[in-house]
This record gives sequence, structure tokens and C-alpha cells, in this order.
Amino acid sequence: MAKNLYITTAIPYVNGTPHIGNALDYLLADIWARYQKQNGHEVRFQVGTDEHGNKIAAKAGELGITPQEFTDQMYGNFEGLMKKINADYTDFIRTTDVHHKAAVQYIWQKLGPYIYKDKYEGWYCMGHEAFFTDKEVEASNGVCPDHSTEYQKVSEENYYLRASDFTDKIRQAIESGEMKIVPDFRKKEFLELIKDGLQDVSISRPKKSLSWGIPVPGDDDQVMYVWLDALANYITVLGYPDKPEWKDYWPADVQVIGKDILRFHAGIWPAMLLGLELPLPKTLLVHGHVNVGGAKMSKTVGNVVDPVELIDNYGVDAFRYFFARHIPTQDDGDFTWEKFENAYNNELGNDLGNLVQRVANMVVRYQAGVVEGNAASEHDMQPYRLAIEALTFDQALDEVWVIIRGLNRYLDTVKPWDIAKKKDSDPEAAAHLTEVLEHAVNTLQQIGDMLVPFMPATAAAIHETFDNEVVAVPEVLFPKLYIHTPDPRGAKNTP
RNA sequence: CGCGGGGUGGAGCAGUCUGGUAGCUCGACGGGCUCAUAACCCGUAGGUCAGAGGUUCGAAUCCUCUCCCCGCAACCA
Repeated sequence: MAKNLYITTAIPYVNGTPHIGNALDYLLADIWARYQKQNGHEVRFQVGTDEHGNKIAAKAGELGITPQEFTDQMYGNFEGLMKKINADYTDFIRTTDVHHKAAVQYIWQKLGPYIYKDKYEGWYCMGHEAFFTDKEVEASNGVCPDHSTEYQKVSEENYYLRASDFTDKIRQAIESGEMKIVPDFRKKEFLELIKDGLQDVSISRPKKSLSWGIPVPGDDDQVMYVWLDALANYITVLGYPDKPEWKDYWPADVQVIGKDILRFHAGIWPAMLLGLELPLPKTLLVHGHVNVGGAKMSKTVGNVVDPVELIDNYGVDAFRYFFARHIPTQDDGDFTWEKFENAYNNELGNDLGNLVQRVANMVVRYQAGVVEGNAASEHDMQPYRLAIEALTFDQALDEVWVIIRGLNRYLDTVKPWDIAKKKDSDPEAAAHLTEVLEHAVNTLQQIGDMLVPFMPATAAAIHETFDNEVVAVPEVLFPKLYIHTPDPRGAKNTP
């Protein structure tokens, strides 16, 4: 019986527009989900948006609309991106959903034994919605460098979650592999971070300083701060606590997160789960960040790469291919237009697209489009499978390309075009030719299978071409594009 | 001594755990082929494996020290 699987992505704050990092989250989760589905599993795949907090309220205020109206407008940008990158998710949660809000209040109450109220006094920055240490405030002469506003001495009462209670359990879960943190160096990093224990974490704000959020049950003066609200989405989206189906999917098999939010997902989130007496997620997949030409991507620098632009110009599968293969799944990667176009033209166009053309062409020319063989190609899938299961998707694609190159080499070695010349006079040659083309077609079908999780449309196109009883030469896959790099072909079109 | 990652032919990386011909992709150069998207295939050049010392018959790999780069700690995946 197929096992129910569950994968989640971090829910982005709808404050801004979606960027490449969000896209990376969705893409990695989607690859995994499609792979598992292809192998007969039922997969639940959650995405969503984080919609509370002061920044949202402030922006809405500027626009003269309510926060709810504002987020209603904004969340579509994220849903749009998911569709755009062809992420086949099953659930979309907004933290403003009625069920989510009620469920989070239930969670708060259930966590009661681990929640306490305390007074905090410190330097507060309105822009950050956060406190800063004396040292930081001194270093910047009392003015927040990001917002050019003065820090304010604020004393307020907050509720805290006693995460410290769970330090030992969490550390043990990580060390034993009950909750895997992938890659290994992230696990090391986090264990080092909590060497002296987890810190209790503030989970509420006074209503007067944070109006747009889920009310704290039983205390009209307090509103929940982001963590409890946002992290809870991973279970509330499944229907926790009132719809029993959630039990079929929790604990999550994989939670995809960026390296910047590891500490929340490896610390606060497990503390919440343990407080609720729920099992911990099996794996946290921590991906890196995408740099541009070696520099951090940032709005202020203006080097932000827009995923939508990429997809519109090169197609969604080219986008998925580049970010799956050339951005290491578990580490930082680098984007440049040159790298992207290189990969597009050479690997997708020359290696794969051209291979499809040449095989289809020969089948049509030499055998009127007919290939008898239905023997499955027997290339070794093991390295590919192991790479996916180890969550190193880049390496899985490397394995696919080993086969693609291998087939190109095979054709050059066997030279079907030579055999074809003799096929009419020599029955043995005709049989040999059939055999060669069968092998090529079967291999391409297998390549199509392997590409299903990564490039669904391309995989479908390959199968459409070669699964037919009579093969026709298909449209060119990945036609050459030289938008950002010089066209090496003719002289005429230099930019 | 804050923590973590890294320094391997022009570029990007693998190899380091488990010492023993230094490998892959791109780029450059030369050749071949003609089924194909000026594509594909083959070959050549190019590396004192950051540096110093040590262990060893033998070190990119193990040990010690030094130098340099990046990330986190400081809204952002």
C-alpha cells in the first residue's frame, strides 16, 4: 500500500513580492513531491502565506485599506508564482484563514503549561518590530541604521514559550536522527548554537504595539507574535486539531526551509510540537541562498533576479532545470545570465533537445516512424534514485545527463546513418538498424521518466514523441536563445 | 581564540571520512562525422591540489601551525 507522504515549504511574508528564494522553496518541494507521486505514493504538499504583523498593517494603512484587504490582494502574487513554476501543491494556507486562527488559539491553550508572562525592557525599533541589545544600540548611536529612526526604550509584558524545557529532547532528536537536519553541516551548526540550551522565546506582543494578529486567548491586551502563528501552519493546514485526517500526514516527511530560518524550525517549532505531544518532522531540508555573480541578492543593490522574467523568456522547465541542477540543493549557489544561458543552450538545447531531434529524425527517415521494440531501457537508475532520496537533486540531474551524453556517444559510435545505407540490400543491416534505434528510443523514454520530477512538460513532450506507434519529428525543444550572451552562430545578430 | 563553510588546470566543481596513476563540466586549440538545434563525437594543451612543518615506503587526502575568502550573529529563501 502506498504510504501517505507530507512535504512543506516555508510560508513567505506577503509584505513584498515573491523572489527567487521563494521559488527555490517551491521548486525543491515540488521535485520531491512529483518523484514520490511517480513512485506511487500519495503526497500532500503544503504552501502558503504569512499574513499578520505590523508591517502588513502599516502598508495597508498607507493604502487606506484594511490589513485583510491588503493581504487579500498580495497573497495572489505568491500563488501566481507557484503556478508559474508549475508547483503541483495540494494545500494553500493563509494565516488569516478562519480555521488556522482558531486552531492556533487552541494550540496556545494546549501549550499553557509551557507559557509564562514576563516583563521585558529594552531598545525597540518600530521598523524591525524587534528589540536590540545595548551593544547594538550603542554601535549605531541610538538610531536604527535600516530605518533611520531612534530606538525607543520600551518596557512591555510578553508571553514566553518555555523552549528551554525541551533543549535536551530536541538535541537528542537531532543527534539520533529522529529529526534529521540536512545537510550535515547545518545540523552541526545548529547543535553548536544550542550548546548552552535553547532560549525561551517571546510569543506575544501587547495589543497596543501589535494590532494585526491572532488574539491571545484569555488576555485581551495581548496579540500573538509571528512564531507561534506562522509555524503552526504546518499542522493547521492538515486540519489540526479538529479534522482527524491530519494524523494521516503528520509528522511531515520533509520540511523545506532556507538556511536563514533554520533556527526557528529546528528550535522553536520542535519545542511547540513537543509541548503539544506531537512527533517531530522527520527531515528538515535546509537549502542555501542564490547569489548573483558572487554577491548577495538584495533589493537595495538592485541585482535581484525576477523568477517571472526567467520563466517568461526561457520557459518554466528551463527555470526548473537551472535551479535544480546548478544551484546545489543543500548549499548556496550562484546565478549569472551567462551561466543560465550557457546551461540553457548547451545542456538543454545541444545535449537533450538535439538528441531528441536526431533520434526522432532517424526513426522517421529510416523506418517511416515505426519502432517495434517495447523493451524498457535498462540503464541503471540506482545512482539517480539515491541522489533524490539523499535530497541532492542536483546530483540526480547529473546522473540523467550521464545517460544523455552516453546516448549521444553511442549514436556516434554505432553510426545508424551508415547502417541505413545498407539496409535495403542487407537484411542483417536492417535488423541491426532497428535494434539501434530501439535502444535509442527506449533510452529516451527512460530519460523522459527521470525528468518527470524536474521538468514535467519536457518529460511529457519526450513521451509524446516516442510513445506513439508512428513517431513524428517533434517541435524543437529548447531552441537557441541569446538574450544576454553573444550569439556565436551568424555575424548578423550581435546585440 | 564567537560559530560554520571554503581555498584543486582560464571558470565552476568532484575527489579528503576509508592515504597509493589528480577526475568532471564549461572555455581554448586541433581533428572527425553528417542523423540532428552552426548540433554530435574524438583528441591536445593547461594543476608544485593556499603556504610551512610533521607522520609514512608513499599525502590533495592524516596531524600541527599560518595566510586568505565567504556565510551567520544584523528585515529578507
